[in-house]
Amino acid sequence: MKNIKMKIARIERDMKQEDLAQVVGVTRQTIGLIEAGKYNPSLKLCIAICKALGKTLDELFWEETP
Amino acid sequence: MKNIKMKIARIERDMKQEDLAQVVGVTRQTIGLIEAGKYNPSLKLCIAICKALGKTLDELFWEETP
DNA sequence: AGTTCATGCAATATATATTTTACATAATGT
DNA sequence: ACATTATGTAAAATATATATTGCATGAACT
Repeated sequence: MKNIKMKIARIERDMKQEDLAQVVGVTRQTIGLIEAGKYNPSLKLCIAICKALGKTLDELFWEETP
Repeated sequence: MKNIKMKIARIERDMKQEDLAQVVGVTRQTIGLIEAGKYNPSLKLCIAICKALGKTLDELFWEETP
């Protein structure tokens, strides 16, 4: 599923996909694919994204689907 | 780094590494390596582990290292 | 209309997570 | 002493995340 929360957090910080990619040390495509929900990033990358966007794992990557 | 929080959560539930592995659909070795901090699981696997142990991502995988 | 900017989206290549199999060890019970 | 149980660990094989390159598109601007 698409990660809309991550996209919103990025836009709140006025960052392009490419900006975020550069900060966390991956390519623009990787960020785009994660936001599009096309895969399944590593924990390390998730944490790097959270720190770059000033959020926690739960805030960006946790879904309350019982 | 070792994931001691995950190990504690597993033991609180009285599960062996193998039990947890079976619930989340990976091998015992994968669980052991994650607890040992020898790698870097995927987000999907982290979420499966959290749900199996009744915890959230922040509770098991977030480190407050400023 | 043309140009730049941000993003979407493929194909192939590379790095790495995960599996499989197997053996070692420490702890516990008989 | 022996067997069993839970875990650590390692090598090779496989699956998949990520990089790289390149092209397409829609929005905003001149």
